[in-house]
Amino acid sequence: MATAARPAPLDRAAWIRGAFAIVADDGFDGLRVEALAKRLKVTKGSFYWHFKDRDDLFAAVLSEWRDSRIADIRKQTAAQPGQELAALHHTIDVYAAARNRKGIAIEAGFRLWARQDAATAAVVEEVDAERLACTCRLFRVLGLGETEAAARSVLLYAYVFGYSMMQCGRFAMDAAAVKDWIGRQIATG
Amino acid sequence: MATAARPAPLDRAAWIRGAFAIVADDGFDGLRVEALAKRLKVTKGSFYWHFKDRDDLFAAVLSEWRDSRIADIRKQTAAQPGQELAALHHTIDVYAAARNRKGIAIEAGFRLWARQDAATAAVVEEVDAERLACTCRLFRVLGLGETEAAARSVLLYAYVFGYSMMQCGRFAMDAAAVKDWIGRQIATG
DNA sequence: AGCAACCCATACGGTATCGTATGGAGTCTG
DNA sequence: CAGACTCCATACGATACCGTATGGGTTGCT
Repeated sequence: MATAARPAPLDRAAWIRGAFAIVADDGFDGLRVEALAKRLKVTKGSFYWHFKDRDDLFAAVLSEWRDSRIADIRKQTAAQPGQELAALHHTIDVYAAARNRKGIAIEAGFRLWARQDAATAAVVEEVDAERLACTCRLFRVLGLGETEAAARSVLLYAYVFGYSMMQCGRFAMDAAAVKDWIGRQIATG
Repeated sequence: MATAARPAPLDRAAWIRGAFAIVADDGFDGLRVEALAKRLKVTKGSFYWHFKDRDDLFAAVLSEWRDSRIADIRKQTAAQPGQELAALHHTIDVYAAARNRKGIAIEAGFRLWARQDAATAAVVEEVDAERLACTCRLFRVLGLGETEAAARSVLLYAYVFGYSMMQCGRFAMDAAAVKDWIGRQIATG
């Protein structure tokens, strides 16, 4: 049967996945309807079947980002009793990892966009609140007070985001030792 | 004398100032030739007199940003002997200030753009190296070792950048106490 | 087979923006 | 005053993108 392998029909989820891929590669500027369609090897006609317009896609991408980020932080900070400190260091390592640069580009894109769009700002705020709450809980289990747990949580995320946006290539330092020192400073054993 | 107050002719510097204003308000996306001309109450014809093309403007903006950021960090970290710790806390306060959000939008824009443009990446790297060197020098004067001085410098900038990109509004915390705790953690007295 | 629902291609009008071409008003200079 | 130089307006072609209109091919169901 020479069924010429018709490509599987796309659904909304596939379009959203493609949108994330474009944002990761080219930034939010590259997220154009026709460019996305080309990447998925179809035409605009298909896009406007699945989405009302470009804003509809944006909203879907934003919603997907929200859900995936909240699910991810809950997973990363889910610690067995007695393993809270290890979970914190694990979270720092994962989020500050060099391989996470695409994710950081998406983060930064959303946060810049949030400056101009209230709905996006609300989602970013929600994600940040959840992340802070997750690590704050771990710090509190470790016996820290309210303020110090909150402060360490804020420092943790500010560090991982900020570090990912820096270009330290020209600054002479022992990167491993520096990251190690910072990790201990944020989550003390 | 009814000299009808002809507007002063623009020069390159005025265009670059306008470009920064647009980037701060609308992000890099808003930095279009015609929009910028409209803001300066002239037409494109003027723009293409002062600049070869859009990339020429971008390059000029990038160069101006580089120079101003390097001059600024040198000014902020210029400490009288014995005042190094105060200078560090001053730097943290200035860069992490809420009123600095426009500057942060520009920072983030350049750093995202740097992901796609090697020249921009080189400038960001240069600025970061200078900033790290400036604070690193202060930490070393305070008697810290090489690695710890480098680590505290990295943590300092990662924190101020990262914190500016977070939306902590929904996270219940004593913001002042948290910032105070973090400041002490980065630059210990 | 017939019909409906799903998925997509094509063609079109409309807008925004880039860069160029060209001319003109004002100013400076010999 | 004549010409050169500076700075800007206007008009134009070209491109990229949005969203719509419309039709066609597939699949599943009856």
